[in-house]
Amino acid sequence: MRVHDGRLEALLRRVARLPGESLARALERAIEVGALEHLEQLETRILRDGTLATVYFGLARPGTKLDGEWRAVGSRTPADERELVAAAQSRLRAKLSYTNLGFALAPEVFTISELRELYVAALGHDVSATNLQRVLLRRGAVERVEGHRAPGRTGGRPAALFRFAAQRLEVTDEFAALRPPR
Amino acid sequence: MRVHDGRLEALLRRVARLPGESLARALERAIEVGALEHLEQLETRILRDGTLATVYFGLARPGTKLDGEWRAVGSRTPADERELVAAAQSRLRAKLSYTNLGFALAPEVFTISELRELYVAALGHDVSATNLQRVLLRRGAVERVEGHRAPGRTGGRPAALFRFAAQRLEVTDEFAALRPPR
DNA sequence: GAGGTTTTAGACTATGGGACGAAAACCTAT
DNA sequence: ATAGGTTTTCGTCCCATAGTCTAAAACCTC
Repeated sequence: MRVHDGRLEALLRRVARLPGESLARALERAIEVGALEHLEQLETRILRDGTLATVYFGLARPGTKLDGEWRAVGSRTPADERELVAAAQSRLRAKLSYTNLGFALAPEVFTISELRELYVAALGHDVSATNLQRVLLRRGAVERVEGHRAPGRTGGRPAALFRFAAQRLEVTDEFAALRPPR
Repeated sequence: MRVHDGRLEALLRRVARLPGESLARALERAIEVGALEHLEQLETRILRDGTLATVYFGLARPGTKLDGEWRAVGSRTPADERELVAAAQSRLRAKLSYTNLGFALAPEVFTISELRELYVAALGHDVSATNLQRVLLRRGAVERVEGHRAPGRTGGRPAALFRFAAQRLEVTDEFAALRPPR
Protein backbone atom coordinates (compact mmCIF):
# COMPACT_ATOMS: atom_id res chain seq x y z
CA MET A 1 0.00 0.00 0.00
CA ARG A 2 0.96 3.61 -0.39
CA VAL A 3 -0.54 7.06 -0.06
CA HIS A 4 -0.82 8.95 -3.29
CA ASP A 5 -2.52 12.32 -3.75
CA GLY A 6 -4.02 12.10 -0.31
CA ARG A 7 -5.57 8.70 -0.92
CA LEU A 8 -4.62 5.27 0.32
CA GLU A 9 -3.94 2.92 -2.55
CA ALA A 10 -3.37 -0.80 -2.79
CA LEU A 11 -1.58 -2.90 -5.35
CA LEU A 12 -2.22 -6.64 -5.36
CA ARG A 13 0.09 -9.21 -6.82
CA ARG A 14 -0.29 -12.94 -6.82
CA VAL A 15 2.30 -15.60 -7.36
CA ALA A 16 2.37 -19.37 -7.12
CA ARG A 17 5.17 -20.80 -5.06
CA LEU A 18 7.49 -23.06 -7.05
CA PRO A 19 8.32 -26.49 -5.68
CA GLY A 20 10.92 -26.22 -2.93
CA GLU A 21 10.96 -22.46 -3.14
CA SER A 22 11.14 -20.33 0.01
CA LEU A 23 8.44 -17.82 0.77
CA ALA A 24 10.99 -15.03 0.48
CA ARG A 25 12.01 -16.08 -3.02
CA ALA A 26 8.44 -16.35 -4.19
CA LEU A 27 7.88 -12.83 -2.91
CA GLU A 28 10.89 -11.62 -4.86
CA ARG A 29 9.36 -13.00 -8.03
CA ALA A 30 6.03 -11.38 -7.26
CA ILE A 31 7.20 -7.87 -6.57
CA GLU A 32 10.31 -5.75 -6.26
CA VAL A 33 10.67 -6.24 -2.54
CA GLY A 34 13.56 -3.80 -2.31
CA ALA A 35 11.25 -0.98 -3.34
CA LEU A 36 9.10 -1.55 -0.26
CA GLU A 37 9.95 0.17 2.99
CA HIS A 38 8.17 -2.43 5.04
CA LEU A 39 6.91 -5.97 4.53
CA GLU A 40 5.20 -8.32 6.90
CA GLN A 41 3.03 -11.38 6.77
CA LEU A 42 -0.68 -10.75 7.16
CA GLU A 43 -2.52 -14.05 7.21
CA THR A 44 -2.93 -17.36 5.46
CA ARG A 45 -6.34 -18.24 4.16
CA ILE A 46 -8.10 -20.30 1.58
CA LEU A 47 -9.45 -18.10 -1.16
CA ARG A 48 -12.83 -18.55 -2.81
CA ASP A 49 -11.17 -20.46 -5.64
CA GLY A 50 -9.84 -23.00 -3.14
CA THR A 51 -6.16 -22.06 -3.23
CA LEU A 52 -4.18 -21.66 -0.06
CA ALA A 53 -2.75 -18.14 -0.02
CA THR A 54 -0.28 -16.61 2.38
CA VAL A 55 -0.90 -12.90 2.21
CA TYR A 56 1.85 -10.35 2.71
CA PHE A 57 1.44 -6.69 3.38
CA GLY A 58 3.92 -4.10 2.15
CA LEU A 59 4.25 -0.35 2.36
CA ALA A 60 5.85 2.00 -0.14
CA ARG A 61 6.60 5.69 -0.30
CA PRO A 62 4.40 8.04 -2.30
CA GLY A 63 6.51 8.14 -5.45
CA THR A 64 7.21 4.43 -5.68
CA LYS A 65 6.86 2.83 -9.08
CA LEU A 66 5.95 -0.82 -9.29
CA ASP A 67 4.57 -3.12 -11.96
CA GLY A 68 0.81 -3.28 -11.65
CA GLU A 69 -2.03 -0.96 -11.05
CA TRP A 70 -2.49 1.02 -7.86
CA ARG A 71 -6.15 1.15 -6.90
CA ALA A 72 -7.66 3.49 -4.37
CA VAL A 73 -8.84 1.61 -1.30
CA GLY A 74 -12.63 1.40 -1.34
CA SER A 75 -13.01 1.11 -5.09
CA ARG A 76 -14.97 -1.82 -6.46
CA THR A 77 -12.91 -5.00 -6.53
CA PRO A 78 -13.63 -8.72 -6.14
CA ALA A 79 -14.70 -9.87 -2.68
CA ASP A 80 -11.46 -11.71 -1.94
CA GLU A 81 -9.43 -8.61 -2.65
CA ARG A 82 -11.71 -6.36 -0.65
CA GLU A 83 -11.37 -8.56 2.40
CA LEU A 84 -7.61 -8.70 2.14
CA VAL A 85 -7.29 -4.97 1.66
CA ALA A 86 -9.57 -4.35 4.61
CA ALA A 87 -7.42 -6.60 6.78
CA ALA A 88 -4.31 -4.80 5.61
CA GLN A 89 -5.76 -1.38 6.34
CA SER A 90 -6.84 -2.49 9.76
CA ARG A 91 -3.32 -3.66 10.50
CA LEU A 92 -1.91 -0.43 9.13
CA ARG A 93 -4.20 1.71 11.26
CA ALA A 94 -3.32 -0.16 14.42
CA LYS A 95 0.41 -0.07 13.85
CA LEU A 96 0.49 3.59 12.89
CA SER A 97 -0.74 4.40 16.36
CA TYR A 98 1.74 2.40 18.42
CA THR A 99 4.78 2.02 16.17
CA ASN A 100 6.95 4.23 13.98
CA LEU A 101 5.45 2.65 10.87
CA GLY A 102 4.88 6.06 9.35
CA PHE A 103 8.46 5.91 8.11
CA ALA A 104 7.33 3.47 5.46
CA LEU A 105 4.71 5.82 4.04
CA ALA A 106 6.65 9.08 4.25
CA PRO A 107 9.42 10.46 2.08
CA GLU A 108 12.82 10.83 3.71
CA VAL A 109 12.24 14.44 4.63
CA PHE A 110 8.87 16.06 5.20
CA THR A 111 7.01 18.77 7.05
CA ILE A 112 4.54 17.99 9.79
CA SER A 113 1.72 19.13 7.55
CA GLU A 114 2.76 16.72 4.86
CA LEU A 115 3.05 13.94 7.39
CA ARG A 116 -0.37 14.78 8.70
CA GLU A 117 -1.85 14.35 5.23
CA LEU A 118 -0.32 10.90 5.02
CA TYR A 119 -1.78 9.93 8.37
CA VAL A 120 -5.18 11.30 7.49
CA ALA A 121 -5.26 9.23 4.32
CA ALA A 122 -4.02 6.08 6.00
CA LEU A 123 -6.12 6.33 9.14
CA GLY A 124 -9.23 7.54 7.39
CA HIS A 125 -9.98 10.28 9.86
CA ASP A 126 -8.72 13.72 10.73
CA VAL A 127 -5.55 14.18 12.77
CA SER A 128 -4.28 17.21 14.61
CA ALA A 129 -0.91 18.34 13.30
CA THR A 130 0.02 19.69 16.71
CA ASN A 131 -0.59 16.40 18.47
CA LEU A 132 0.98 14.37 15.72
CA GLN A 133 4.17 16.37 16.03
CA ARG A 134 4.31 16.23 19.80
CA VAL A 135 3.52 12.53 20.01
CA LEU A 136 6.06 11.47 17.41
CA LEU A 137 8.73 13.79 18.75
CA ARG A 138 8.27 12.61 22.31
CA ARG A 139 8.52 9.01 21.24
CA GLY A 140 11.71 9.82 19.41
CA ALA A 141 10.19 8.43 16.23
CA VAL A 142 10.68 11.70 14.37
CA GLU A 143 13.46 14.27 14.59
CA ARG A 144 14.19 17.77 13.31
CA VAL A 145 16.42 18.16 10.31
CA GLU A 146 18.15 21.29 9.09
CA GLY A 147 16.20 23.69 6.92
CA HIS A 148 12.71 24.85 6.08
CA ARG A 149 10.29 24.42 3.23
CA ALA A 150 9.36 27.66 1.52
CA PRO A 151 5.66 28.48 1.73
CA GLY A 152 3.40 28.09 -1.30
CA ARG A 153 1.68 30.82 -3.28
CA THR A 154 -0.87 31.50 -0.61
CA GLY A 155 1.78 32.37 1.97
CA GLY A 156 2.26 31.04 5.45
CA ARG A 157 5.11 30.44 7.79
CA PRO A 158 7.94 28.28 6.41
CA ALA A 159 7.58 24.73 7.63
CA ALA A 160 10.35 22.99 9.55
CA LEU A 161 11.67 19.73 8.09
CA PHE A 162 11.63 16.39 9.85
CA ARG A 163 12.62 12.79 9.22
CA PHE A 164 11.97 9.46 10.87
CA ALA A 165 14.83 8.56 13.19
CA ALA A 166 14.70 4.87 12.27
CA GLN A 167 13.83 3.17 9.01
CA ARG A 168 12.86 -0.11 10.64
CA LEU A 169 9.76 -0.99 12.57
CA GLU A 170 9.98 -0.09 16.24
CA VAL A 171 7.20 -0.67 18.71
CA THR A 172 6.29 1.92 21.28
CA ASP A 173 6.18 0.04 24.54
CA GLU A 174 3.80 2.53 26.06
CA PHE A 175 0.82 0.27 25.67
CA ALA A 176 2.45 -2.00 28.22
CA ALA A 177 -0.18 -1.41 30.85
CA LEU A 178 1.42 -3.68 33.41
CA ARG A 179 5.10 -3.04 33.56
CA PRO A 180 7.24 -4.93 36.01
CA PRO A 181 7.38 -3.07 39.33
CA ARG A 182 10.81 -1.82 40.35
CA MET B 1 -0.76 -22.59 25.88
CA ARG B 2 -1.96 -22.55 29.45
CA VAL B 3 -0.72 -21.64 32.89
CA HIS B 4 -0.38 -24.58 35.24
CA ASP B 5 1.09 -24.46 38.74
CA GLY B 6 2.39 -20.98 38.15
CA ARG B 7 4.22 -21.95 34.97
CA LEU B 8 3.45 -21.24 31.35
CA GLU B 9 3.11 -24.45 29.38
CA ALA B 10 2.83 -25.23 25.70
CA LEU B 11 1.35 -28.16 23.86
CA LEU B 12 2.25 -28.62 20.20
CA ARG B 13 0.21 -30.57 17.72
CA ARG B 14 0.89 -31.05 14.06
CA VAL B 15 -1.48 -32.12 11.34
CA ALA B 16 -1.29 -32.40 7.57
CA ARG B 17 -4.10 -30.75 5.69
CA LEU B 18 -6.12 -33.18 3.59
CA PRO B 19 -6.80 -32.32 -0.06
CA GLY B 20 -9.58 -29.77 -0.31
CA GLU B 21 -9.86 -29.47 3.43
CA SER B 22 -10.38 -26.09 5.08
CA LEU B 23 -7.93 -24.81 7.63
CA ALA B 24 -10.64 -24.92 10.26
CA ARG B 25 -11.37 -28.59 9.64
CA ALA B 26 -7.72 -29.52 9.76
CA LEU B 27 -7.51 -27.74 13.11
CA GLU B 28 -10.47 -29.73 14.38
CA ARG B 29 -8.65 -32.93 13.54
CA ALA B 30 -5.50 -31.72 15.25
CA ILE B 31 -6.97 -30.66 18.55
CA GLU B 32 -10.22 -30.29 20.42
CA VAL B 33 -10.79 -26.70 19.39
CA GLY B 34 -13.85 -26.34 21.59
CA ALA B 35 -11.69 -26.83 24.67
CA LEU B 36 -9.70 -23.71 23.81
CA GLU B 37 -10.86 -20.31 25.00
CA HIS B 38 -9.03 -18.50 22.26
CA LEU B 39 -7.50 -19.40 18.92
CA GLU B 40 -5.76 -17.24 16.39
CA GLN B 41 -3.36 -17.63 13.51
CA LEU B 42 0.23 -16.90 14.31
CA GLU B 43 2.31 -17.16 11.15
CA THR B 44 3.06 -19.32 8.14
CA ARG B 45 6.59 -20.47 7.66
CA ILE B 46 8.66 -23.18 6.06
CA LEU B 47 10.01 -25.51 8.71
CA ARG B 48 13.50 -26.96 8.71
CA ASP B 49 12.16 -30.12 7.11
CA GLY B 50 10.86 -28.08 4.18
CA THR B 51 7.14 -28.31 4.89
CA LEU B 52 4.92 -25.25 4.73
CA ALA B 53 3.28 -24.85 8.12
CA THR B 54 0.56 -22.44 9.15
CA VAL B 55 0.93 -22.06 12.88
CA TYR B 56 -2.02 -21.42 15.15
CA PHE B 57 -1.93 -20.24 18.70
CA GLY B 58 -4.50 -21.29 21.28
CA LEU B 59 -5.10 -20.59 24.94
CA ALA B 60 -6.71 -22.88 27.50
CA ARG B 61 -7.70 -22.59 31.13
CA PRO B 62 -5.55 -24.10 33.86
CA GLY B 63 -7.46 -27.35 34.28
CA THR B 64 -7.89 -28.13 30.60
CA LYS B 65 -7.23 -31.71 29.51
CA LEU B 66 -6.05 -32.31 25.99
CA ASP B 67 -4.35 -35.16 24.16
CA GLY B 68 -0.63 -34.62 24.19
CA GLU B 69 2.01 -33.51 26.60
CA TRP B 70 2.12 -30.05 28.13
CA ARG B 71 5.69 -28.82 28.37
CA ALA B 72 6.89 -25.89 30.43
CA VAL B 73 8.00 -23.02 28.21
CA GLY B 74 11.78 -22.83 28.25
CA SER B 75 12.43 -26.55 28.51
CA ARG B 76 14.68 -28.15 25.93
CA THR B 77 12.88 -28.81 22.66
CA PRO B 78 13.83 -28.85 18.96
CA ALA B 79 14.77 -25.51 17.43
CA ASP B 80 11.61 -25.26 15.30
CA GLU B 81 9.41 -25.69 18.33
CA ARG B 82 11.39 -23.24 20.42
CA GLU B 83 11.02 -20.55 17.80
CA LEU B 84 7.30 -21.09 17.47
CA VAL B 85 6.74 -21.10 21.20
CA ALA B 86 8.80 -17.93 21.55
CA ALA B 87 6.69 -16.24 18.88
CA ALA B 88 3.53 -17.37 20.63
CA GLN B 89 4.69 -16.10 24.00
CA SER B 90 5.63 -12.79 22.50
CA ARG B 91 2.15 -12.45 21.02
CA LEU B 92 0.61 -13.48 24.32
CA ARG B 93 2.61 -10.92 26.28
CA ALA B 94 1.66 -8.11 23.94
CA LYS B 95 -2.03 -8.93 23.87
CA LEU B 96 -2.29 -9.40 27.62
CA SER B 97 -1.35 -5.77 28.02
CA TYR B 98 -3.82 -4.17 25.62
CA THR B 99 -6.67 -6.66 25.37
CA ASN B 100 -8.84 -8.70 27.70
CA LEU B 101 -7.04 -11.88 26.65
CA GLY B 102 -6.63 -12.88 30.30
CA PHE B 103 -10.12 -14.39 30.08
CA ALA B 104 -8.65 -17.27 28.10
CA LEU B 105 -6.12 -18.15 30.77
CA ALA B 106 -8.28 -17.66 33.85
CA PRO B 107 -11.02 -19.82 35.34
CA GLU B 108 -14.53 -18.41 35.27
CA VAL B 109 -14.27 -16.97 38.75
CA PHE B 110 -11.08 -15.96 40.48
CA THR B 111 -9.53 -13.63 43.01
CA ILE B 112 -7.20 -10.84 42.05
CA SER B 113 -4.30 -12.68 43.66
CA GLU B 114 -4.99 -15.76 41.56
CA LEU B 115 -5.25 -13.63 38.45
CA ARG B 116 -2.00 -11.96 39.35
CA GLU B 117 -0.26 -15.35 39.48
CA LEU B 118 -1.53 -16.14 35.99
CA TYR B 119 -0.23 -12.85 34.66
CA VAL B 120 3.12 -13.29 36.36
CA ALA B 121 3.53 -16.70 34.75
CA ALA B 122 2.42 -15.55 31.31
CA LEU B 123 4.31 -12.26 31.28
CA GLY B 124 7.43 -13.61 32.92
CA HIS B 125 7.79 -10.73 35.32
CA ASP B 126 6.23 -9.49 38.52
CA VAL B 127 2.92 -7.64 38.48
CA SER B 128 1.31 -5.50 41.16
CA ALA B 129 -2.03 -6.94 42.25
CA THR B 130 -3.29 -3.46 43.11
CA ASN B 131 -2.57 -2.03 39.70
CA LEU B 132 -3.74 -5.14 37.90
CA GLN B 133 -7.11 -4.83 39.59
CA ARG B 134 -7.51 -1.15 38.93
CA VAL B 135 -6.43 -1.36 35.31
CA LEU B 136 -8.72 -4.27 34.45
CA LEU B 137 -11.64 -2.82 36.38
CA ARG B 138 -11.31 0.57 34.76
CA ARG B 139 -11.23 -0.97 31.34
CA GLY B 140 -14.35 -2.92 32.20
CA ALA B 141 -12.53 -6.15 31.35
CA VAL B 142 -13.14 -7.58 34.80
CA GLU B 143 -16.12 -7.23 37.15
CA ARG B 144 -17.02 -8.10 40.73
CA VAL B 145 -19.06 -11.18 41.39
CA GLU B 146 -20.92 -12.10 44.54
CA GLY B 147 -19.03 -13.82 47.34
CA HIS B 148 -15.58 -14.22 48.82
CA ARG B 149 -12.96 -16.91 48.96
CA ALA B 150 -12.11 -18.10 52.46
CA PRO B 151 -8.51 -17.49 53.49
CA GLY B 152 -6.01 -20.35 53.69
CA ARG B 153 -4.35 -21.79 56.75
CA THR B 154 -2.05 -18.86 57.19
CA GLY B 155 -4.94 -16.44 57.52
CA GLY B 156 -5.57 -13.21 55.68
CA ARG B 157 -8.53 -11.20 54.59
CA PRO B 158 -11.08 -13.08 52.47
CA ALA B 159 -10.57 -12.32 48.80
CA ALA B 160 -13.32 -10.87 46.64
CA LEU B 161 -14.31 -12.82 43.54
CA PHE B 162 -14.15 -11.52 39.98
CA ARG B 163 -14.82 -12.67 36.47
CA PHE B 164 -14.04 -11.44 32.99
CA ALA B 165 -16.96 -9.46 31.59
CA ALA B 166 -16.51 -10.85 28.07
CA GLN B 167 -15.31 -14.25 26.89
CA ARG B 168 -14.21 -13.00 23.50
CA LEU B 169 -11.17 -10.98 22.54
CA GLU B 170 -11.70 -7.25 22.92
CA VAL B 171 -9.04 -4.68 22.20
CA THR B 172 -8.48 -1.73 24.47
CA ASP B 173 -8.45 1.24 22.19
CA GLU B 174 -6.36 3.26 24.56
CA PHE B 175 -3.20 2.77 22.58
CA ALA B 176 -4.81 4.84 19.85
CA ALA B 177 -2.40 7.71 20.21
CA LEU B 178 -4.01 9.77 17.49
CA ARG B 179 -7.73 9.70 17.91
CA PRO B 180 -9.94 11.70 15.58
CA PRO B 181 -10.42 15.21 16.95
CA ARG B 182 -13.94 16.08 17.97
C1' DG C 1 1.33 48.31 5.52
C1' DA C 2 -3.24 45.51 5.80
C1' DG C 3 -5.27 41.32 5.77
C1' DG C 4 -5.12 36.41 4.97
C1' DT C 5 -2.59 31.79 5.52
C1' DT C 6 0.18 28.36 7.36
C1' DT C 7 3.12 26.76 10.84
C1' DT C 8 4.76 26.63 15.52
C1' DA C 9 4.73 26.98 20.47
C1' DG C 10 2.71 27.20 25.01
C1' DA C 11 -0.82 26.71 28.60
C1' DC C 12 -4.41 24.10 30.43
C1' DT C 13 -6.72 19.88 31.32
C1' DA C 14 -8.12 15.03 31.44
C1' DT C 15 -6.81 10.43 32.06
C1' DG C 16 -4.23 6.22 32.59
C1' DG C 17 -1.44 4.08 35.51
C1' DG C 18 2.78 3.19 38.96
C1' DA C 19 4.24 3.56 43.95
C1' DC C 20 3.22 3.57 48.55
C1' DG C 21 1.00 3.11 52.88
C1' DA C 22 -2.84 2.35 55.82
C1' DA C 23 -6.93 -0.14 56.94
C1' DA C 24 -9.74 -4.37 56.86
C1' DA C 25 -10.42 -9.11 57.78
C1' DC C 26 -8.71 -13.27 58.78
C1' DC C 27 -5.45 -16.76 60.99
C1' DT C 28 -2.53 -19.04 64.84
C1' DA C 29 -0.24 -19.10 69.16
C1' DT C 30 0.22 -17.89 73.70
C1' DA D 1 -8.86 -12.74 74.67
C1' DT D 2 -5.03 -10.66 73.16
C1' DA D 3 -1.01 -10.09 70.43
C1' DG D 4 1.32 -10.67 66.24
C1' DG D 5 1.53 -12.21 61.50
C1' DT D 6 -0.79 -12.58 56.66
C1' DT D 7 -3.41 -11.51 52.88
C1' DT D 8 -6.43 -8.55 50.64
C1' DT D 9 -8.35 -4.10 49.73
C1' DC D 10 -8.74 0.82 49.53
C1' DG D 11 -7.17 5.49 49.17
C1' DT D 12 -3.77 9.03 48.16
C1' DC D 13 -0.07 11.00 45.72
C1' DC D 14 2.32 11.70 41.65
C1' DC D 15 3.96 11.39 36.90
C1' DA D 16 3.66 10.81 31.96
C1' DT D 17 0.89 10.85 27.84
C1' DA D 18 -1.83 13.18 25.05
C1' DG D 19 -6.22 16.13 23.50
C1' DT D 20 -7.88 21.06 23.16
C1' DC D 21 -7.38 25.71 22.55
C1' DT D 22 -5.28 30.07 21.74
C1' DA D 23 -1.77 33.05 20.60
C1' DA D 24 2.42 34.11 18.30
C1' DA D 25 5.58 33.68 14.36
C1' DA D 26 6.64 33.99 9.61
C1' DC D 27 5.33 34.24 5.21
C1' DC D 28 2.32 35.63 1.09
C1' DT D 29 -0.44 38.91 -2.07
C1' DC D 30 -2.74 43.14 -2.91
